[in-house]
Amino acid sequence: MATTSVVSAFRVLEGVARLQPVGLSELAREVELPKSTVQRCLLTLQEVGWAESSSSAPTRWSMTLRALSVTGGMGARESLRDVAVPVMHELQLSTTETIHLVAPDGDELVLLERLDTAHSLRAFLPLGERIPLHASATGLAFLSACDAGRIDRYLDGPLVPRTPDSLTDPDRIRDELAHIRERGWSVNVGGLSSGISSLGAPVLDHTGSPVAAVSISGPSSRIEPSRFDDLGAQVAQAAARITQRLRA
Amino acid sequence: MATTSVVSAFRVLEGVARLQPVGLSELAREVELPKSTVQRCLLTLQEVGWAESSSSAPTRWSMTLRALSVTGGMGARESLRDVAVPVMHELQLSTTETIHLVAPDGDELVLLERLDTAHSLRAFLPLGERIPLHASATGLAFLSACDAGRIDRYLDGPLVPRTPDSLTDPDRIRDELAHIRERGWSVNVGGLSSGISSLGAPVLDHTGSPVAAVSISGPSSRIEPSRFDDLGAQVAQAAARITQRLRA
DNA sequence: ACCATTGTGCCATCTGATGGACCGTTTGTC
DNA sequence: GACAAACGGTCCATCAGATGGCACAATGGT
Repeated sequence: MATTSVVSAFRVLEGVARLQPVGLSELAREVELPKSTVQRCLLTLQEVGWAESSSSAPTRWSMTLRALSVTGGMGARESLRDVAVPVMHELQLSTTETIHLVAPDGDELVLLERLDTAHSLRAFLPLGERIPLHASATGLAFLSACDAGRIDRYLDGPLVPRTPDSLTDPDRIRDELAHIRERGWSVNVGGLSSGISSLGAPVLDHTGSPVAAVSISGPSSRIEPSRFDDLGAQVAQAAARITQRLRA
Repeated sequence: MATTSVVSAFRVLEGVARLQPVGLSELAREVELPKSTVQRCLLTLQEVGWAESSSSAPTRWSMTLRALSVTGGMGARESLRDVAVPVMHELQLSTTETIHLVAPDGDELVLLERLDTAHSLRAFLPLGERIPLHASATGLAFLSACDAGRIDRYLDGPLVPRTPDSLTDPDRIRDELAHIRERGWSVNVGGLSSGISSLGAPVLDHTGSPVAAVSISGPSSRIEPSRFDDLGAQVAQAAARITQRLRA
């Protein structure tokens, strides 16, 4: 856990990403590094084209769009998206709700792709949003397809609630996972964002371990319990089709 | 242009992004750095959570999804997207074609948001794709709203064609830009991808300089010249509405 | 079994990162 | 208008850590 210059650089970069547009002092405070270090870091980041100070406000720093470009070239994940998007689109048309595609990164899920609904009342998450495994439909769906070891390890860690309705009791979650495995889809009512309900299902690779998850999300007023069976069956089917096409 | 460790780190990172999943030697050759340097770099990148070697193939390196997360928090650009998406959605519904939102990064445009069409025949670009200013409808639209100095500087540089139909002659481009300024929208037939036609219009900030561009894209067989006036007027109007809401 | 290519570890050398001190400027408070 | 507080930016002596050549190990193709 050495504190090399590269480590500092990424600390600074992630600080900028979080706080942009941000000034030197505030940033230095946030990432807990001396101002002079942060300053040199910013110049270096500018040199490599990852950060910039807008010409109108030369002391406020932002990220460039280069980060977006490197995510664009993600080989394996690209193919996942290419396969998933058409299926997601059909799901979007038949449900008219927001469809999400997420993939794991560490012990969280990251929002890879989102197809919005035409409704003005929307469940809106930015691409790249990080989503906990225990407080989302996609997370529970994903977790339900993991092997017991990984589940145990995850449920051993601290499970911070995102809303008052988030599941945080390991035993409750295990019960829920069993249900999900039986019927093939998960449901989460207001556990990630209050007032938003989602239904999810896992996408598997050729070995059977989960590589992604899909979900349908919308305001709880529209996504009523009476529609769960129908919508759940639809996500499960969509996820299964993505799984199937992934093997080709 | 010093060659600090941070510069190497980003060289390596971008190399990984481009070639992933990639081995050490190939990567070292690509980024033109000694193998030992590249390896230490990879370990550091792993430490900060930006690169990883898959457990199944521990010698092949890929990027994590962290890059996606930092793009998610893009403050100013987020608000641009928030404003643009609803307008884009209406445009999508009324044209049933693919809608793109791009923003400048350096001398290129980057695809920020995409709303797909229901058509199976689609113009598909991944988010984060880099688009040259002279060979796209969005690029020409953007360029048409730049000040003369910037246009001159850009047209002085090398204009590499993307397809045989790309515009590369500075004088032809200047003529085109004049047309675009008159009627308010640009058109590009097969200049970015063969068989794909697009119409674009610029989004301006409060000072009148361009900050983004919107476009309608689809197969040239559907986006026929006879529809240009209608579709062009629609993008222009959409861009104008985004411009307007951006001032609020 | 052989060779080509790849991944990994080591270490003497010296580059370049560090961070405290300092200065000029801006912001906002009385 | 004057003062204080916070800001962005620069400098430089010190030393941590980056460098890259080399040698060894592991892989896989023929």
